[in-house]
Amino acid sequence: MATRLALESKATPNGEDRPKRILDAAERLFAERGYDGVTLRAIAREAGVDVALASYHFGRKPDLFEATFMRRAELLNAWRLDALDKVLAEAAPNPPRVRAIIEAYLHPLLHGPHLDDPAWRSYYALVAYVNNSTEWGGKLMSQFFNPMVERFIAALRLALPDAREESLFWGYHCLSGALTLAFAQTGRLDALSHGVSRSGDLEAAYEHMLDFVTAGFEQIGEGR
Amino acid sequence: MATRLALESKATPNGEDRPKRILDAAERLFAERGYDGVTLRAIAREAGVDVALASYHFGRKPDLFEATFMRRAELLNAWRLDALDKVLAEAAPNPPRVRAIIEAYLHPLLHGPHLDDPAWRSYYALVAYVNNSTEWGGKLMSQFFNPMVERFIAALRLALPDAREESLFWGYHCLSGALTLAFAQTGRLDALSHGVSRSGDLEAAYEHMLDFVTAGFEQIGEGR
DNA sequence: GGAGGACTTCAACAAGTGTTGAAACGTATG
DNA sequence: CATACGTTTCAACACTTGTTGAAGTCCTCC
Repeated sequence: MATRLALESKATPNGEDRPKRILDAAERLFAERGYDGVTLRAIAREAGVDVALASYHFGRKPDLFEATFMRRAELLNAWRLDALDKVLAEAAPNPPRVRAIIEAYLHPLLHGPHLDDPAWRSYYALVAYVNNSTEWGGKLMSQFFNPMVERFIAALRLALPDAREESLFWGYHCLSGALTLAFAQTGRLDALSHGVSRSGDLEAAYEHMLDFVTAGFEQIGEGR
Repeated sequence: MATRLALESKATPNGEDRPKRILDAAERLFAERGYDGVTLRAIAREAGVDVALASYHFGRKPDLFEATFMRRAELLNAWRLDALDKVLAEAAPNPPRVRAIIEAYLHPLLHGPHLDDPAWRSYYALVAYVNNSTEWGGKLMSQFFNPMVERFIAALRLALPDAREESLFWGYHCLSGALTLAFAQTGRLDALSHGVSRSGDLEAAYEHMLDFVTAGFEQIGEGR
């Protein structure tokens, strides 16, 4: 069992990079059907690879899932924290603006060229799946994202010095829930709005969520 | 195959009401582990019943899932629409207040004695699961809840006559996402806030979401 | 060229899957 | 009592599941 970090996986001698193909297939399928809805055989078929190869490279099925989830998580954190650092630096020595903080949280994910990559869209759906799952979803999310989230909440505390502590966390809950549902790309909005809004339009989601959530947090800042 | 409506299921001659016990078990397990994470045998074991009985009463596995999902859906709609009607009637002939509309959407679900019922909490987690799932989750949600949601959006349109149509739907998206995450009761907030806020405290969720979402929608009303 | 090692395939395993048909049960009606 | 019927059990089915050990392939380095 090799289980090397997927980011540094190189093309195998015969030039196919099968571990990457397995992760890509797993990402797509886990995002679509959830952990239990996908068999190792389906992943192998999708990747054009023998069943046993998944076990060889990633160990047992839960490990493959974690590897899939982990692959892009750190990149997400880096994007967001970079944006947050920039916001804090530009505002210093004054506290940052709420809107700028929310921007730093949303913009790196919901804007840019990677949105055209179906693999990234699958990954977002996977994050949505994990974030709403009760069991070990909680542990995965906390493990990979909590430190980053704590920094954003600290920034919000600076921007909203009069806010109650409790309200900050519930405000983040609203933000996280809205973002998660956007990630899921369920298409529910398409039917509801008869085409006026499309769940898959993540850039539109960004624009509206930014305004909406900013207003929500600013109201929190007004004392109680 | 009987497949009678679960709400009118009566105690069987030997006084056990097995169909209800099956639905209760299915509700609990489907909410915890998702559709594919639960076997009919696990449901039967949880219900203290033979495996074949689930098929006998509810047909195939997807039908059992739909029956579980459907059982309480209409009750939810009735609660909310009653509350909305009251809000509209009290405001007439003036347009309703945004806050009152959001209250009508959230309060009936996140307040009251049924919150102490673990079966209802399971059902909420089940709704969260369905709402975030891509496949037929979309169809189920739209089928059962869209007519109700459309009435709420119509009310919001009255309250916010200057709002852009697009923004109304994305505002609802934020509301729905926040509520869904609360329904999931993941406990993520407990770890993040070190106990200050608890994901399972749905009454606290109600208070904070009401303020947050109302502010979000009112900002939408300010023209663009 | 040959040895070694990473990678890939093949075949098989025990266990568990949804579903069904036949038999047994209990009860109320004729 | 006998009949009919809705309900429940039992046993089995064909099939799929994750995982593994042995065999095979390919490339590299001595």
